[in-house]
Amino acid sequence: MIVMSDLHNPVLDWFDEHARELPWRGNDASVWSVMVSEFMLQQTPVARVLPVHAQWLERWPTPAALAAEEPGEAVRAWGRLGYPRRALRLHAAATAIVEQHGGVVPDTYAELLGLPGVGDYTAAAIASFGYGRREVVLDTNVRRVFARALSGQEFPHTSVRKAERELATSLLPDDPPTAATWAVAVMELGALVCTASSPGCERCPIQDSCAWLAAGKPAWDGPARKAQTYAGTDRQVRGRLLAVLRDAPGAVPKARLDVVWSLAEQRERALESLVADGLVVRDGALYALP
DNA sequence: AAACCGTGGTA
DNA sequence: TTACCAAGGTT
Repeated sequence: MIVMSDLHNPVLDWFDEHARELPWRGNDASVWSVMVSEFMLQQTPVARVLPVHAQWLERWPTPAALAAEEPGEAVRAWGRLGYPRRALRLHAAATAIVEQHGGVVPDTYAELLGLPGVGDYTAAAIASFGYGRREVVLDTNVRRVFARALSGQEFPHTSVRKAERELATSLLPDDPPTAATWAVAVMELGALVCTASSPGCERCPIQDSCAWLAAGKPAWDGPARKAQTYAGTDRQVRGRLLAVLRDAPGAVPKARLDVVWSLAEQRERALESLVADGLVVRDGALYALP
């Protein structure tokens, strides 16, 4: 591709100089460490993941170690990272790895995709970052970099379109190790420079070939990105209920859950949804983590 | 396909 | 203070 000489070397050189040193990167990091980080980083910033990731890897250094625990311990150790179903799914994925993959994190996209909580992005990320495979890694950072540099748009579409995936595929270097570095490099560029708001174009390694910058950084004219409300939602109630159970050593009487939210109907609905999700178990009038 | 699923930092 | 948003996945 023509664009390769314009984009690849500047991005790879920039990454070589500016990449963050993160615990799940580098030679001493296990694939399991990569996998745990990918689950935690789904919609949660790096800064908040760092301490919890360290605790998890110390406590559960292998999939088998986590699988041997009660799932509720994973939920408890998840702390306040948010979206606690990820903890449950990571525990389920560890169990599947033990039962179906001999305790070793699978090394192919297809097998990874079959694990609970692993979608397209996470499967590609583990295969690429963990095993150096050649995969198209499309996360929000990569998509934003490509949208700006190549399409001249401030933001990508809500969903990944066929043309977008084909474009990303065409940019992937042939050599697997180089492709893996390219994937993490573009992602890092999006995370540190080509950010959603206030991008640092003046320090961007590909500013000279960025379509969006060349066009004068036109404002996003696509559909408004929905502002997710939180206050007063079931999610907030679920969060409060689960916080009580996380902070309790064992089962708690329902009365202790009733005090977290005054609207009984919504409170009951939220509690039932937690039970339905497997995040909470009921034993008579007592509630606990699974 | 769109809604739902937590939490906390930042402008 | 509100709004945005941060390495998505599931239904």
